[in-house]
Amino acid sequence: MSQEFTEEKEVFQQHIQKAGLKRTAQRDLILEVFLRTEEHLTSEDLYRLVQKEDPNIGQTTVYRTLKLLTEAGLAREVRFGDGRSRYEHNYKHQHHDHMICTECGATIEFYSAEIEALQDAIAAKHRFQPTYHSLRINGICADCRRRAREEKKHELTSQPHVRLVSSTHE
Amino acid sequence: MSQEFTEEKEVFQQHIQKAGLKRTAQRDLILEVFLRTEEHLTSEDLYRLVQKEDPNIGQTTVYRTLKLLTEAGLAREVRFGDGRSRYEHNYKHQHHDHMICTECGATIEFYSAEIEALQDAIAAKHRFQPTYHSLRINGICADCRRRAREEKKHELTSQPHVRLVSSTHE
DNA sequence: TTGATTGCAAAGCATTTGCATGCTA
DNA sequence: TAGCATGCAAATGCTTTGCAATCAA
Repeated sequence: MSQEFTEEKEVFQQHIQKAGLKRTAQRDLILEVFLRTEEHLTSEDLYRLVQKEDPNIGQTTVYRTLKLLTEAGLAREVRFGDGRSRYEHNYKHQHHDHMICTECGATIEFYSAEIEALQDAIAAKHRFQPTYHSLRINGICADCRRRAREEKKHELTSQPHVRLVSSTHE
Repeated sequence: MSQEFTEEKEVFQQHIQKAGLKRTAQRDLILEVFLRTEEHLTSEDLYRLVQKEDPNIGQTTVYRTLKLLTEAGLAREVRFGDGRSRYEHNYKHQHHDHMICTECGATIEFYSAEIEALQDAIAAKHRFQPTYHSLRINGICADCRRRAREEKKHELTSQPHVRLVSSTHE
């Protein structure tokens, strides 16, 4: 298990050394847990996960280490608009954008070379030098839409039916 | 002056009434100041502006009124990733996205029908029903790039010159 | 040994909420 | 008059900072 992600760990050590910082057990563990979790983690999320393996690690260290991972290019900070930062893998992960379901919070990642190209063209037209961008599409995901449809159907068709049997059950 | 924005004010009154709320001097003033300011205002920004005309208005009221304006469709909340919310005009303003200069904070608005269409196509492919989206391109604006270029030029050409005269001055 | 790192508590921000008072409809 | 609105202070939630103790290089 801990033998995985050797490349990412190498990148981290490189960054640590170049910046004159020090390798610590806490940083190693936080990186390890971050790497093996394929999600958009908040600092709090990661803190809870790390706590399971070392209850002595502090919230603050997780915050600081996530910032470090971002500087090292291993993590990318994303904001979905709820006021808290989330982090996702960034090393050798193709850039992508997100659709966020406002019902269930699910996120769908997508990538469009066409959109990227259009963005670059627009930036160039304004002599704007882009460093990074973020595209968020909020809405309702397929699952939640289906659920909503079924609930509506239920309302229309089985509601009277329910009334008929309701006296039998309960 | 106060005769302007009659349409927007009408929209606000409509919303107020429909929701069973009440018209107040504070709300009127906050709306007025918001409408005549064509910028991406934070609640704090608007609070300061409103304060100039009525020092008794509280920060909280501005927060609450901005939320109200958003519900009424007059304002749109945008987040540039610095942890605070900004509000821009939304009534009969075409949807647009932003480029944000990370040097000077300038924002450039843009609109691309092609990007919009591509987004819709991608959402449809995932059976995702979009309600709204936000595209932010961070980078360096034309002015800041020019400034940076000039500083570099200055460094290369006049730096030795400065050294030559430096003994004379100071 | 030296300076970076840690974890706690406290501080900082932006925003929200509780509540007594004030004011529309 | 009833109940929404206001403004203050306090509370909240996320994140950062100060600091003494600890630890890597």
